[in-house]
Amino acid sequence: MNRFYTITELTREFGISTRTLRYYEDEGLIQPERRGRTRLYRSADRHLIQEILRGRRVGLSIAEIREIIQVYKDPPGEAGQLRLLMRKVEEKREELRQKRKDIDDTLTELDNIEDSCLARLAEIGVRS
Amino acid sequence: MNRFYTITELTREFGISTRTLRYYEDEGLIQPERRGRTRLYRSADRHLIQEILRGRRVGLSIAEIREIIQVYKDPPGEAGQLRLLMRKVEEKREELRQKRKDIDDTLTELDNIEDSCLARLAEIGVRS
DNA sequence: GGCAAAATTGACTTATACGTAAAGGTCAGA
DNA sequence: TCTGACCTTTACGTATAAGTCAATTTTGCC
Repeated sequence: MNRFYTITELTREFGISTRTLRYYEDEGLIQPERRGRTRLYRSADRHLIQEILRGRRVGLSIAEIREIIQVYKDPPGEAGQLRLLMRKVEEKREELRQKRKDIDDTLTELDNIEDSCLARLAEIGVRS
Repeated sequence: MNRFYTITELTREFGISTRTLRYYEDEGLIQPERRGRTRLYRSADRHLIQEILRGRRVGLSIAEIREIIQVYKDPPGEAGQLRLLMRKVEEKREELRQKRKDIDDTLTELDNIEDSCLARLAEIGVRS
């Protein structure tokens, strides 16, 4: 099960382009192995890509994602840096909590729109 | 309480720039009144701006926000259009639910990062 | 009425996250 | 050897959502 994935396999699986994966590599988010010039992705890379895409979906920038990855690869050893990091993490968390609330509110609004559509449809339906 | 807001009052309240509000106006999202050339915002405009900003925060594009506003201003009267709209709304809702899940997952991940930071800090604390 | 502060428009610039086109390398199978 | 399906790099292009700047009005206030 320790196989490789090619770039197109992954693009198909995730519905993204090769450009995107090469871009992530340029930006230092992933470092697939190479055979000659061809990129070979391990399942760890595949996993990381999933997390990167999730990060993008929740609105993290490439730079922010890079920071998070960096923490996993090489967590800061110095107390001050750790505390700075924790502050940043707490900030992001607050941001995401707010975003979740925004989403809930928007979902409610979309519910309302749907309701008024249904009402309108009923109105029209009665008449026609 | 039926007062006006100036553009800078609103930019200060919402932490955005005048350029942004004018941009939203150019894009047809808001239509503040004018006294001479000066824009005067009613509290309805202020409210709408809040919703626009929330839409932006959850990842709606200007075009999508415009569509939603349009629905409120002038809901489609034809059954086919209504059904199309409902399909779109349902799509957006599914997207937002997914996004909500992504956010929850990311929050969990940030929790983990924080935990490992704390662990690390404890380690260092013990040694120093 | 005069003047500084605030507001306007229009044009140009910018950041992010890729898209796209050109030009070609690699390898398996017929 | 040829074809087709991949893969590569380099470089410029693009959409979105504003930011910036300059040159004018306009307004509020004394």
